[in-house]
Amino acid sequence: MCPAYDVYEDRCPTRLVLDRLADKWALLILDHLAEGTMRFNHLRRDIKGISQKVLSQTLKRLERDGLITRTVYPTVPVTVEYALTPLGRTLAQTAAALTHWAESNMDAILAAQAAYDAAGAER
Amino acid sequence: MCPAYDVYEDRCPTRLVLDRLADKWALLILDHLAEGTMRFNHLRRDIKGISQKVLSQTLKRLERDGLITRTVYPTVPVTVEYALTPLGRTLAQTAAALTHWAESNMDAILAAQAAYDAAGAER
DNA sequence: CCGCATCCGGCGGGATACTG
DNA sequence: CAGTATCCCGCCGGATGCGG
Repeated sequence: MCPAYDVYEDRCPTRLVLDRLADKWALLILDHLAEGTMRFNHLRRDIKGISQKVLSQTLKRLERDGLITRTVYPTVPVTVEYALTPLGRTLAQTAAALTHWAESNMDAILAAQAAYDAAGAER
Repeated sequence: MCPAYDVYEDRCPTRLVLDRLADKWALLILDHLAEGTMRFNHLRRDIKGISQKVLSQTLKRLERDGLITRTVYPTVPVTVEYALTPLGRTLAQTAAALTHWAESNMDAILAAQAAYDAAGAER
């Protein structure tokens, strides 16, 4: 049963992983944690536009997948730090490739969209 | 405005790109088209579990973004072929890194999930 | 063969308020 | 500070039927 995993197969576990990777927030979090350990509100501040609910959910999923660690320090008030695991660090590298691709090729995409929309408008 | 794009900024165009990239179907399509030009139903058959509606929508978005080309041959019945653009090919490479990462690290993730769930169950 | 139009059910995710 | 809990709404995506 799926000895060599294949993302093209339905029901293959890799599809579950793809769902995770294909979450823009997860990508941003992974990418940002590559810069170092961070606290909850630090992530919330840096990743503009994410809600605390979604941040919380996403962090929990990433922790479950063994991609990040969650460390609680019994201070008052509580301090919680998030960091990449070795496994998470390998993923963060390929995730970084995606975000950097987005930043690098933004102009080309915007141009393509403009051309496409212009062609479609005059019909 | 946004001279150097930054994915961490809300409202930055790169966020739109991230939304595209963070679509598991788009990733699979890009990755699959890397193998060569393909017809609609060929993609539909190979990418198990995708509906024709979603396939159609995703292809249209990818075309608008200038990542793939859509060529119609006026045969009867109509033949439509999809292929990567040069821009799309560069993205397909990084997309491939993601899918291959998923296939390679599947075992580690499944193990992490099992450990996490086991720890949470006994509470 | 390659789609588009329509209906519709589910859930992802925002806003808000409350704990430890 | 770092979350949980609820409500609620939009829209994603499945199913079906039709058209070039």
